[in-house]
Amino acid sequence: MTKRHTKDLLYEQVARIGKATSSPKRLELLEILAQGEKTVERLAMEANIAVKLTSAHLKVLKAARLVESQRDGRFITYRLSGADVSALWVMLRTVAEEHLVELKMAMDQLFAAPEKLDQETRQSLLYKAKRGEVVVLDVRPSEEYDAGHLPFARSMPLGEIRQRLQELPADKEIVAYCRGPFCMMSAEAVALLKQHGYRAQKIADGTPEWLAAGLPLAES
Amino acid sequence: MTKRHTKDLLYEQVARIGKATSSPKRLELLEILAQGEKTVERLAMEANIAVKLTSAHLKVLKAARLVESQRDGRFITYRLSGADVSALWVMLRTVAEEHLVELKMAMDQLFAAPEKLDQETRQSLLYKAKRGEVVVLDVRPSEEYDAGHLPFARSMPLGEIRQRLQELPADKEIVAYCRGPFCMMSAEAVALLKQHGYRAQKIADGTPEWLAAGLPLAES
DNA sequence: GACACATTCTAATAATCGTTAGAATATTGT
DNA sequence: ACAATATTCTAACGATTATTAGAATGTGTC
Repeated sequence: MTKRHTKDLLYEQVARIGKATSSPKRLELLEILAQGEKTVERLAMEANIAVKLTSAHLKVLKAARLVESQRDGRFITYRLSGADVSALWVMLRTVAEEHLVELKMAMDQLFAAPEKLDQETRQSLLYKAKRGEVVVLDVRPSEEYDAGHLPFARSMPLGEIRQRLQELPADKEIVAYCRGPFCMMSAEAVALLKQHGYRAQKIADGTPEWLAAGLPLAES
Repeated sequence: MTKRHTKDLLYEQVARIGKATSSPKRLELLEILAQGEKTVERLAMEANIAVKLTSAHLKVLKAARLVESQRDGRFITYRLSGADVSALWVMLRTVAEEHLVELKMAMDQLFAAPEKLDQETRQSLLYKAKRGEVVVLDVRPSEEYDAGHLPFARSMPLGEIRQRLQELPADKEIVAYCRGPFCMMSAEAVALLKQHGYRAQKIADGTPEWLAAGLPLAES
């Protein structure tokens, strides 16, 4: 029967998306790309894998149309092919966190406290940031900040914090964030800040989570 | 470095979800289970695959904690392990529809018109259904209707429509729905109804899409 | 307790995937 | 034109996956 056959075709197409997201390395690449476009070399460096392997994985992601590429002179830049891809990453991770005990335990071990934000906390953070009651600190590389960041956030990449401590007000609460729940940069930043006497905490949200919650980012 | 190692662990866990959704058959099983719980035999029948193979795929889904099972006498019943799994299915399908040209074309061929609903259309449908201005017809098997259906919808399984035509008002618009955009039951229902002089149209939404849009279902 | 039934487990096959090394391509600067 | 650089393509390996058949498990019924 041809009805079966066409139906199989439909599910097969959706399975292409599933296949593309079935590899840990590819998921990590997606998460990095959700922070902004990057060259192959940069992606390989961030994900800690060989350039060749990165290229192979990017090819798979491209075949599933989750990313697109563009040549800029000698470099080839990759980016997510839409905001929905970033939302897909957040959804996959959320489902995994919800159902996979192994993941929950690994995260609890890694990050002592769970700083998951709910919608109300996000709004309240936004309000306090706007009024300058807290300093929201983006500790990712500065290009990622430039590609989009939380409203009212200031950029201070992890590697520069030590030399730029005096830029931070000693009397205000500092809220650090990075790429998302799996990223350890904000945790390191908080450790460093606390060590120097600042009141600092981190949040699990990165820009993908913020967007997926329906809140806008700031550019510039 | 152990930081790398623990990070790899995290992505590996998320990849379990991706792997589970990387097979067309498993996606079809997820879609069917999103309509309500079912036995293995029933799932095999609906998905048109061997019971053994169904069991094997369910095992994979269970290992990824996307479904859970329970023994009821001689039968084993499977169900989705949460509403977020249904939302994941909708998201995967939506991303595929958005980015994969092949899928778009296959769907256009299959279903002449695209009856995708936006949020406003959903609200307006809800309003008209409440006032009785349209008849919303659930053409899925009645157990699926019982497990949850669109508000104000009436159940009339595809196979029973021919004998129950007189139950339908001849002067009102009939809006038929089934399991979702990939399901052909509503299209068949509309063809049958039009053939008998009714004003009928179908919508792409099933209960998973309705839920994912943030709207409530009716039970009972 | 023997039987029928629904489901799963085991084992085996072919097909696909991840990874790496070496060759190939395209662009820029000289 | 030539070398340098970034990236991809090709080929190859072992590791995984989908599928099927046959044996095994657990549950209700006679």
